[in-house]
Amino acid sequence: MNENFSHLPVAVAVSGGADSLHALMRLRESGVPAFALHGLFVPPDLLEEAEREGAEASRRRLASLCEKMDVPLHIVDLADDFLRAVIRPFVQSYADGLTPNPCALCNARIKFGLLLDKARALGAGRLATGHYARLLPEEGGEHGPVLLQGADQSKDQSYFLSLVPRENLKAALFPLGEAHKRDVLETLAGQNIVPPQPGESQEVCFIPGDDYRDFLLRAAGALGVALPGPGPMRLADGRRLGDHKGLWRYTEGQRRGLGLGWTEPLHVIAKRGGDNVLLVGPRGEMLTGGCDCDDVNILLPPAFWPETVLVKTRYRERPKAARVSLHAEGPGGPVLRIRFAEPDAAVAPGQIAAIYVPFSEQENAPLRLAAGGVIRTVHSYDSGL
RNA sequence: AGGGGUGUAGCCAAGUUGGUAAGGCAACGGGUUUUGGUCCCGUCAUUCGAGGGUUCGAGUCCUUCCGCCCCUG
Repeated sequence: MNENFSHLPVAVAVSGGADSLHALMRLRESGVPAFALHGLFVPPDLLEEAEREGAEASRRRLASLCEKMDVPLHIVDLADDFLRAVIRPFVQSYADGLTPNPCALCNARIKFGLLLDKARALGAGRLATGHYARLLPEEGGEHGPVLLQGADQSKDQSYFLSLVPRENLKAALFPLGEAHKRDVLETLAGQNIVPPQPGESQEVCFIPGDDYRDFLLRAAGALGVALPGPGPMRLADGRRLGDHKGLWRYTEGQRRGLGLGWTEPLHVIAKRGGDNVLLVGPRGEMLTGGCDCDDVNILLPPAFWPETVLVKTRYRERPKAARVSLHAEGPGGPVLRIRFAEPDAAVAPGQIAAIYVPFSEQENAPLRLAAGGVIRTVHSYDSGL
């Protein structure tokens, strides 16, 4: 089928932040017919009074800004869907002892899911966002869309897009793919535009106060999710060093907040839901050899993967060498098995593993996103898997 | 009971021939950051188990008491 959307206008998802605003400006400058699309994601009753007012105020500023730019603005209410598809799984994951990545889920289910549907319903052919990632224009040919890291390596956000299905990615547009953060700020300043949400970077969008533990406490109550209670903190040899305040308050690799005075820094090694034990230990004990992922999203068929690929198991890290294999097992569909070339610290179940392959044979070729998945189990360093 | 050891901030710990309290952990504050975590920077003992003494000056010497630990009985 012909995937040429060029005759249709582009919907630009605007959050109110600097990046999405800049994406909108870029599209306008290039002459592409575009309109702004703002999704209401956070259910108002999960916000404090002040937060609610703040959100409304920045929405009004966004509206007047769009008016000034002569861009139509559509506001769509996706709060119920966002609650079901992002917030609830987020809370439930923590309750289950995992460390979820809500942004990756939101991109896959909401932004390039329901919001894309809305955009299409409003007549758009594509949905643009302010992500720092590059999507090659030829629409991928037989191997699907080609999603590359953003040109600004330090801002690259392809990791967060790794769960977006390829079909949906075909309708995406990333105007900031070649941009650097510096350009964005300079352009906005040059045009005298102050983003409605000027804070350079926000945390999880539905946690304005940025204290996710506090949010979990409130949201779990509202959603009827039970958070596990206190239990012992133990070293690998079984020694009990103290008590934790509920496994959901911790994550693999975490150091601060344990309150354990020791001869060296102690980190969370694992959260053991079975006996409610928080396993802690020195730095070296965090090392893992790989992981298994499910909810696998394939962007480039495995047949085209080189023997050694590059993997990110967290947003801010250099992709690391690994061998990857796909197994058709598991109740949740195929399982992606990853074996790191070098041991890696603090890989957390619930987080996203993104698989990259070099886009070309060239020395400094940009990396192409090949697949993404949710980390389910972590292999010990010497497991041999 | 006898012998040995030890007692420095919440934890570990350095403190030279007495000269005016290193460092690590934790905590707290800040920075980096479109998830968690990591990481970086800053702050944190008028006081060295307690009392007395020697000295210009003692965590460092003397003394008494107290608390732990180990060995022998």
